[in-house]
Amino acid sequence: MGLSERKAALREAVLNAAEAIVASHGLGALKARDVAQKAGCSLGAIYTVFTDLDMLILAINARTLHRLEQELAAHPEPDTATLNVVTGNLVALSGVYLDFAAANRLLWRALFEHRLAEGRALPQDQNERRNTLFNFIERPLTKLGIEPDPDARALLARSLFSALHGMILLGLEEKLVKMPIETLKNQIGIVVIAMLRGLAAR
Amino acid sequence: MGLSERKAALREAVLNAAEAIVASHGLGALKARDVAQKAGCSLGAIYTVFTDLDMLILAINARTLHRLEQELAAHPEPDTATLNVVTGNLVALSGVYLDFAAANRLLWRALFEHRLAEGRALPQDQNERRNTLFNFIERPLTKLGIEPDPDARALLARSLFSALHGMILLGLEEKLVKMPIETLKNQIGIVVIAMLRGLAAR
DNA sequence: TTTCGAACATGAACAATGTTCACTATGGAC
DNA sequence: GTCCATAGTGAACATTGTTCATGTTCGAAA
Repeated sequence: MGLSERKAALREAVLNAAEAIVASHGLGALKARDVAQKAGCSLGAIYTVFTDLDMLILAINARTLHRLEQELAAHPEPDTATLNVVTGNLVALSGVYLDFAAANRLLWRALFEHRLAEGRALPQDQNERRNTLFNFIERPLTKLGIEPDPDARALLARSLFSALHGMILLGLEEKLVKMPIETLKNQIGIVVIAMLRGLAAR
Repeated sequence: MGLSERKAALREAVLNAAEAIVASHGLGALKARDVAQKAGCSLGAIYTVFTDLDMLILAINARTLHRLEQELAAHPEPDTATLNVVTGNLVALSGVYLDFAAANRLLWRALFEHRLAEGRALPQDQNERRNTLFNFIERPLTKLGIEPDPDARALLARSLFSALHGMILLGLEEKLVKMPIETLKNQIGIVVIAMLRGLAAR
């Protein structure tokens, strides 16, 4: 095994260990010493492959985001562009997003919980990834001819995504009485349908 | 000054100091020692009036929530119940919520960032407070006669609130390019109007 | 094969921070 | 003034992220 390969293997082990911890106990439970133990390496070794825990978390999030993208991308696009069909597609996409969030609750939450220390910027690609999410919503809007101006349409797509995101965020929240996933999915359907109908009728 | 009065004064001083820190530097900057210094008391004194920092944060959040409630309650209700009027009222309420979030960004964020250690429950009244927020949305829905079933209506109000919340959350986020408040307010208007129109047309 | 240097890994040590507790100070009742 | 319950103190402890002097390992050159 070459030197850089060993480093890559260590990086992978640390990342896997950290991901498992976040997935099962949340971001708040991510401790350097636990990661080291789980990864079977020393405490200091972590810092030879990640500059600090923040960067480790960013790597976890990048993975999560990538998986989410893949699931969304796997969803087939309809070939007709009637209001009903496109609406159904958007509802289905929302369902994929919700299912992902529910099945990867703590990892998904880490995506948004994590705040960088003041002044530190998100790496470029992480920002682009976010836009990818918006695009999944923008495409149906384009198909429907809602909001012909591209800038306005991008803004609207972002708004719709944000609204969806909020519903899922608070819906999965355990602080309140937890809502069954199916109930939440229903609510999302109702709201998405209403929004598209309302937008189309403008 | 009686003994319990002194205790109350200390509690107030600690709370004020902590609130000021969160308001200016965020939840993450809340350190026991800084609070003590700012409140002009010793480190240990904090723990004589709050069992731990979590409870202190809860007290800060209760205050913030109370202020938010007051601002929302101060908004006049319309006396007619046409779709346009009620929609306008809901848009205005959303604006109040947005303005509050923007003007108290870090305190508002603390409301949702804060997670209790696993197994610890939110105090009763904090939960009720949340429902109060939903009620502000439920009332216009009731007026419009949208969703006559009270349970379904409550659920829908919660969903609309969550959607609104998501738009504001991501809209004020600084991770992405920050959106000007006015742009965001516009988007919220567009979405609220579309949702109500779509819901009313069901 | 042996030797050597650079890369790699280690974990004790440090700093920051929440929390506790043995001790001190204080205020009011008598 | 004396006394004691209550309040307040801050040194000490536990937990955690991070660093760094030191030890270890690997691959190639001799």
